[in-house]
Amino acid sequence: MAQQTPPEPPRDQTVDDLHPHDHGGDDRPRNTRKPPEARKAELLAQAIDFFSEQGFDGGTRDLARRIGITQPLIYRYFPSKDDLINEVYRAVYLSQWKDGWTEGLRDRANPLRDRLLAFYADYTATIFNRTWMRIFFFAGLKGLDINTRYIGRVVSHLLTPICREARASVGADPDGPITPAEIELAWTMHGAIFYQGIREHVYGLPDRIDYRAATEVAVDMYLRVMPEVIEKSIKSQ
Amino acid sequence: MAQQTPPEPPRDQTVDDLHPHDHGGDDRPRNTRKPPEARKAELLAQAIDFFSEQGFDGGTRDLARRIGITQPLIYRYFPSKDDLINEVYRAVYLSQWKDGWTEGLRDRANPLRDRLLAFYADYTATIFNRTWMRIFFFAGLKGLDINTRYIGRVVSHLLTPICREARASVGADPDGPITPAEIELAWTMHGAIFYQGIREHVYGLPDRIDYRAATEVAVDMYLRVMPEVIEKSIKSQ
DNA sequence: GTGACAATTTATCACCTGATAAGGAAACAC
DNA sequence: GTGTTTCCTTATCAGGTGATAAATTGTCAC
Repeated sequence: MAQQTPPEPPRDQTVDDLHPHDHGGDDRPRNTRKPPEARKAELLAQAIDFFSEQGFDGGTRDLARRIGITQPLIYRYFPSKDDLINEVYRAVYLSQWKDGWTEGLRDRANPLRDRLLAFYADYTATIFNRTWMRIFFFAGLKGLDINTRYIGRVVSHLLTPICREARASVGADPDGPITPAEIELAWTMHGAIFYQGIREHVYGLPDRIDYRAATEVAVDMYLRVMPEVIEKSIKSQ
Repeated sequence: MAQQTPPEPPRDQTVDDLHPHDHGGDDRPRNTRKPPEARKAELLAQAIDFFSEQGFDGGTRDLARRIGITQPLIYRYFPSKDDLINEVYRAVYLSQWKDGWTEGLRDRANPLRDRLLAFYADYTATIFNRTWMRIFFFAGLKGLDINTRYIGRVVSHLLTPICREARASVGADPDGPITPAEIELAWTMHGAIFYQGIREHVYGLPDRIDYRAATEVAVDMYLRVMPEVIEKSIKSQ
């Protein structure tokens, strides 16, 4: 720190010519000044889009250029790149979760089939988009705990309630311990539906998929096989 | 090139102290000399493992250290990192594909259900491992054409034959054009099965999954729904 | 309008990345 | 046992990365 070389006079222009804002076209000689909250919100929103495309190895300079600011400005609003990424996770994972999903699944006023179809219609409408899907897999491949925790939440707040409702729908005790086989069957239904989103948004296939048909098939498969699995599960207790 | 500064004398040792081979423990003062083919094969094999863990942004220095060689040696066997990555793709995707899969699916000596179960038993045994699954998704997220082409192959060599065999099994014309709805149904079965591999190897969940049960459920679901989809498809032609 | 504060930029660092060139050393021919 | 080949290493480069400090400039209070 103390023995830093004193700042040199401005260097040769050949270096500055490499700076992105010196190119033609999207030249923006002066930046619009924004209140901190708006700037931070914009930064986070753009970071979500940016990292969902580039992965978390995307550079902060590219992110800054996309927003139309200089790279060091990012560090006025986020202490480090990791902090920014963590806020991206929070925004994508946590803030989009709806407690109503679990509540709706538990509402025995409606038949279980209707509840499952309604839940998956809403769930897929929420997460079947390029941003959510890609960030989910980028994080999953990194082995981040936030991903593991999300999947734990899927099991505890979605699949387990589904298994309990399934038991209730066939007259079995819904409060007993749920067996791995029951969870596995719910995972199979869930996976058949979820895989459509993978195909469309992670594989990047061109064709648009009609989610409803496959969702109905998966739900009906679950409802058909489920009674047998529950019977076996209860016997083995 | 011509106006490069002449090489300086060896620098201060503080820099060399950062070199990995200078640390204690895994010190390997001299490297075992290997015939080029063996070295290249070792390099490729380790690169597959390495990139499947780190993603393709993993550094060549880390890869070299893992093998026990110096980083520039990689460039004796592969012109660039991209070339190495391409050979990784080839090794993972293409060389593991079995033409017997399509042949087995088409062998009408056995019931379709048996063929499907046998195929998925072999298919999952081939691709349900950490290396294959992770490289598949790293490549998919990058949007590489090799991934798109692999999925095209799944459709043309697996799902479409399955749809034709399904038609034959219900007495419909197996040679007519297969509709998107028929392919979608096959994708649903395929996805339900494939998703197990995703859970285990991409999400990195601790629990070991019994693939067979879910495979049977998915195949039976397909066989149950398929006749109706085929009937509708043929009518609409 | 002028001063003060805060939003933004410029200049820069230390380190890491893929890649290249040249020197050293093992193995093989004879 | 000398010479040549070739496998492997050392030294290095040019460019890119996250991050910091100081200078600049817009905006608001008064």
